[in-house]
Amino acid sequence: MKNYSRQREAILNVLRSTDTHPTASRIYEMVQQSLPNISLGTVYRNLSALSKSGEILSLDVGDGFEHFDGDISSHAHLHCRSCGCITDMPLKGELIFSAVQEYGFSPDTLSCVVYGICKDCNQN
Amino acid sequence: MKNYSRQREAILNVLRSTDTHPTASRIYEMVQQSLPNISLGTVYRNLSALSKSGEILSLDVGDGFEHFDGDISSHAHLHCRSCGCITDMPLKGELIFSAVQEYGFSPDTLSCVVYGICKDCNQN
DNA sequence: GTATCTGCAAATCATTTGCATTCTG
DNA sequence: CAGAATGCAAATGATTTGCAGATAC
Repeated sequence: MKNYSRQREAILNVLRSTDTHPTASRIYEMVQQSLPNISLGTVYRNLSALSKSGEILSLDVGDGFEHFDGDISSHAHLHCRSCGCITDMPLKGELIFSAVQEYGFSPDTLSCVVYGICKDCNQN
Repeated sequence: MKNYSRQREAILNVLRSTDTHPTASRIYEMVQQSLPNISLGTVYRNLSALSKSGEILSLDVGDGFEHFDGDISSHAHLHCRSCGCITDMPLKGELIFSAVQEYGFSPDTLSCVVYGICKDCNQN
């Protein structure tokens, strides 16, 4: 909470004030509003560090981009094949975690992505 | 089942006779044993077509490689952070699917990846 | 002053694609 | 022969990295 550079702080703020699961370059654009001189490389480096330390989540939905999530609570992601949006849904991981342990596997994170068509796209 | 090229057939065979969730280049190596002149581009093209038509599954565990799975039945994947292996675990998707529908979301596929340490790595 | 982080630009590398050729029917 | 698929090699593009200068303590 203290040793953070201005840049890392700004990236965290952006991620914690949205639920849109932005990509690195989207985050870059957003952070540029407060830090116009930040570089894309710095964004990548900090996202990687934050993800490794568990402060944010990295999410791969198979669209060729890595997405990031400031919400580390247990939830599933609904990825719309039509508009590409990613929305959250609460999900109790305990059930899956306990099943996993019967395989001798020690779980630490769960990433659950449901593919389909979102509410908005269904109505059009 | 009939209009398949020799190459596509070989790729399908490789995928259906393993549970190791290989990457494109690993599949390339394996298929070369029966078709030494196959090219990597062809492997990618066929994997993409087979995945689009639903005959195989594409799996992203966030290690920078796309993995492929010849088993399209409902199951979760356990990805070991230590050795990188990916093992299967049966998973009933119905529960998650019905929860998803309450969000107005029409699901078609579920991809559940559990990250952690596998049995073998735990013992070393 | 040392260790860490940054901006910049070049490098990396999995994946995609253009094109001439080969296969299939 | 036409249409589809292939092999090859070059292109693409998200992500990573080297390095010299800035920043923090």
